[in-house]
Amino acid sequence: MLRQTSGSVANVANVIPDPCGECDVRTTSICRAVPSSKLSALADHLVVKRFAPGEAIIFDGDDASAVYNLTEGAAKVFKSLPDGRRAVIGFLFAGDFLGFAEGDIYNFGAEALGPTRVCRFPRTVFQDLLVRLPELEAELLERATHELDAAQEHILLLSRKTAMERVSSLIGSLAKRASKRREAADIVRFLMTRADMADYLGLTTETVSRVFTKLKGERVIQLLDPSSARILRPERLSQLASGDVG
Amino acid sequence: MLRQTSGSVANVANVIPDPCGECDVRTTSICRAVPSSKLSALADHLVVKRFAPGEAIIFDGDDASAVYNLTEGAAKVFKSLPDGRRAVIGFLFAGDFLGFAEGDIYNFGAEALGPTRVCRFPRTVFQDLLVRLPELEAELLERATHELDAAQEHILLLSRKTAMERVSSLIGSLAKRASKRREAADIVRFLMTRADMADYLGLTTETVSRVFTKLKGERVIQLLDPSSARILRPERLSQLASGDVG
DNA sequence: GCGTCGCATTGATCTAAATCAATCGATATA
DNA sequence: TATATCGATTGATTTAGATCAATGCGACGC
Repeated sequence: MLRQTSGSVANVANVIPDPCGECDVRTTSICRAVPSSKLSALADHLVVKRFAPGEAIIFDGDDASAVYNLTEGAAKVFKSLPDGRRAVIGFLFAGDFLGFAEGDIYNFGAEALGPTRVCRFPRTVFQDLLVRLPELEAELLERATHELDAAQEHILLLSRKTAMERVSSLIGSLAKRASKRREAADIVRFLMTRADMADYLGLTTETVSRVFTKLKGERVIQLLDPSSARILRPERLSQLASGDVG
Repeated sequence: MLRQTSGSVANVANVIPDPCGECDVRTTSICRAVPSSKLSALADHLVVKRFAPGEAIIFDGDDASAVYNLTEGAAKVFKSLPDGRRAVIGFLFAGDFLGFAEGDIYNFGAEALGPTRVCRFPRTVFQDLLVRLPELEAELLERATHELDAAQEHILLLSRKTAMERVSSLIGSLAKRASKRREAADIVRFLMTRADMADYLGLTTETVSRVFTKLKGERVIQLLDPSSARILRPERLSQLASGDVG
């Protein structure tokens, strides 16, 4: 059982007593690997940061001096070519970890999609923690493996799927992740623009839009407004996503 | 300093004494993280396996019951859609690790490109080892991060690069990896077919072939035979790979 | 030496998605 | 209340790369 300190202790400016004890993603983020008795090792070094929609969390090329835990909101991770062409590598939601980096410089950027909150840890502190908490290192390896798996699925999508299959795959995977976060299973909220989707899918905004219209016409989804949809026929959607059947 | 046992000890059938002590990839594979004094923990459980060109190392859908260390040769890792469309996720060479898997079933396949040798470890043994050898777990996390980085670069390639940029990127990255393995820096040996390249690049064999012809015509590379090339203008090749300049 | 089989290359044609170009809302601004 | 602005949608046209179709070229078996 966690101590119930917050609210009972004097509110020193900017210092939240026991910030992890009441955290929404305590049991879904990497922090679940840290035993309650050692939570203070994390809490002592974290800084809570908030980002407005469109604000950069990580600049491509910056020193990889921190790692992040997304506690609220959503973000996109992306890479660019010299001339500005852009690929969205992935979308992050509450509970997701951000900051796997090879070398000491980020070679990707990250940007908040809506109002977003993160816990920020200095990388040095985090590295020390990994050594002291083997459970945390195992958790991180598991997350890296999960991300690798997602990246491989993304590669298959980009390499061989049609526009219809790509868009269906994205809608399906957003719905799946939303339901894991215990949000309504049949309604998908798109926190990203059509341009973000296009950059994730290797398409243009126009093509994404046309596929949405097609899916709407075939009564697979119902567009409530441009940024949310109801999934009317989930089985059909997943068929379309994998290229099964016609 | 390693004990020099091999050759001095009687050759019991199929049992190689101290197989790690004289291993070619001892210092470049994950095994570099295992101190010499603890090498036997690995050696006691490994099985050396050889694969002929085209032979499957891992079948998609199989129980993820082992992990592999590629000690000789090369392999491709791939994923498929129900109708047979295929994406090559990556190519592996001597020193590379194979077996990151989420869940207990492989959702990718792996196949030898040429005569190939691997060390095979039961996953259960490997997991135990990770707990007992934190250096090994750290090494594995580093490799996972490296693979993640490569996968993200691959996503950028598939999402936004032209055919010319894709092929140039592949040739450049194969050359870079070859030179890391201390092979000739300006000659690239293609151990994979044009079809494998196409599946890696999200193109067709015809398009790959046409781009090779174009690169040849522009004197960027010289094709010695279909499966090896000399890089004549490395700077130009890397410009072409990133879409810089015209 | 001679067919055959599996790549690789080259050419002709087609097409899915890109590009170019309005138009349409919804939200914000004066 | 008019008026930019930004994202989404829809339409017309173009194009990079796919598809379809030979042909070339070793390596291998007989």
